Amino acid sequence: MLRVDTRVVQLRAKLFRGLGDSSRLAILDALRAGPRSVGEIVASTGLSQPNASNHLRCLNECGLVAGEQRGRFVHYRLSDPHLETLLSLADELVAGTAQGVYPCRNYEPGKSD
Amino acid sequence: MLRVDTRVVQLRAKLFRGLGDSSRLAILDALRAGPRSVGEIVASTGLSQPNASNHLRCLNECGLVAGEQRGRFVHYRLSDPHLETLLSLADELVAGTAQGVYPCRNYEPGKSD
DNA sequence: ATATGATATCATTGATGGCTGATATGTCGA
DNA sequence: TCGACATATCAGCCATCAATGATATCATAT
Repeated sequence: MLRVDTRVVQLRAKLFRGLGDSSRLAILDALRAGPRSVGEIVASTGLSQPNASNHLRCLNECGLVAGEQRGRFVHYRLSDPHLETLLSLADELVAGTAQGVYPCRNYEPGKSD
Repeated sequence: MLRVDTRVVQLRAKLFRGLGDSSRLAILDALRAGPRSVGEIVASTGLSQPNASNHLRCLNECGLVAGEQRGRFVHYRLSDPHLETLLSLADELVAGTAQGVYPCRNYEPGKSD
């Protein structure tokens, strides 16, 4: 019986939890087209500024995005092209076998969605 | 300004929330080697039987795994090879750019981990 | 130096999800 | 049919997290 590697599993879980939020995914989606300032992100996602800022901090700490100060603005970008691949692959899964994700009532988002 | 597609984003978030749990990932990892009964999954993951069963139900409803009754046992398997690709890609991300995921104290797991 | 605009931080609140322990359903063999 | 084993379901508790509103920091221009 092959035992599951706990450490790797936990890291993956952490990564997926980071991705398992509509707000953060919306931010990542906004950044797919290229670097964007916080204000631009706020505009295109509809998130409140503090909320967007908070999620950006998290994504930044986790290494998924990188921020660069340009004057008064901070421009964020995806820090790894692999991330785009991951997102695309997720879309394929959702469109294909994992169609049950849509009606599935487990792990519903909060009231904000 | 390109507006983010809310529907797609929400589906992806749901998928990632499904994957954002150590217990479910441990189950998926156990199934990477091939179909396994619930008992075998319980043995290799260390989860309690009700807990494993509950997670399997969720994964099944979301279409990520498929169950088949064989006598008294129910054998589960990964329902889509894309899922393995996704998991591998996640590992690459964690090992590479997203190394910050390790020290990041956001989105910590519950007390059980 | 100060005002303005851009971004970050903080505390509170409200809701969701996971684990446990007990129990129910279901399947097979005697 | 009954007993034993495998799996599924349920209720309750506890912890975590996201959003809000107010406020703090930081950078620039006048």
